[in-house]
Amino acid sequence: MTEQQFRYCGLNVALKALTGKWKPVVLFHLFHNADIRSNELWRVIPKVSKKVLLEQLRQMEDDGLILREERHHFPPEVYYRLSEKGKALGTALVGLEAWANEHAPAQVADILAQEKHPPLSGQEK
Amino acid sequence: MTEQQFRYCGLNVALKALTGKWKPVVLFHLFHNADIRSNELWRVIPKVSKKVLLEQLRQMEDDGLILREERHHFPPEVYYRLSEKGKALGTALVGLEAWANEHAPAQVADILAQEKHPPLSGQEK
DNA sequence: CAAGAAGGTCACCTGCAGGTAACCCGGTCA
DNA sequence: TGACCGGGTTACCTGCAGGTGACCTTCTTG
Repeated sequence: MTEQQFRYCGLNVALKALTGKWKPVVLFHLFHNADIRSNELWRVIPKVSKKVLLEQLRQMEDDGLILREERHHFPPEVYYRLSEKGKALGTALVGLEAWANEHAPAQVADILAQEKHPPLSGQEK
Repeated sequence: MTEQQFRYCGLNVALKALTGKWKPVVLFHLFHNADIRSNELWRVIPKVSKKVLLEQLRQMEDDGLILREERHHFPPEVYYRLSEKGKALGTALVGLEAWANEHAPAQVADILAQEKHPPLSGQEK
């Protein structure tokens, strides 16, 4: 049991890559949208502060999950999108999605309910 | 983008179930061994304190991932094993394992190296 | 030329997951 | 009868992920 090189090491790595309150959201937005401006992100994810979001984006970039791309230098437009690695991770996560929907539908529904962020005063895009 | 009910809610639920420094290890030990005494766990996971391990086990139990079973009342033997839900989660995590091994082999190797917990004075079981 | 907008930094604060160490309880055995 | 063992609790402490709000920089526009 001790020496058996239990194969959860990779799991740890994967979870570390996902550790961060907003990374999953970011990942999924990018997974479904391919291309997002940072500003758009922190308009779409209503409750995160610039600083924190940036931190997480940096970490994800460092982890090779996402790619940062500055387009025209003015007005400053910075796009983020998934790398291949990131896409692969997204794909792997689909299994977790499925698991949750199958085995914990109630909690999923709960989150959906909260997630309504109902006021959202403003632009519907 | 705002109303699209992005399907990451389930992901959040799944990650919440895994949130806890030691849960992944526990999960994987149980995944591969079916049946472990709590004492054995905190001998095998060298650096965790009783309290914390217990906390995590409780949470996992509450989440329905694991089942607690007391056997003979003396000497107190408490076995933990995965529920169906837990097993399913383990299975879903295999995808993450694979992802890490494919996309971040270096880090996986790092963890393997640290994980050697080389002294482990004692029983090889 | 002042105001505004996008992207980002900086200094500072806070809550809580995780950690430590001592203690409890029931029972056994030497 | 008291030391020990497995399982578990309790009181207390700490680090750091995450949060807040002001500020900077580069450019445009009225």
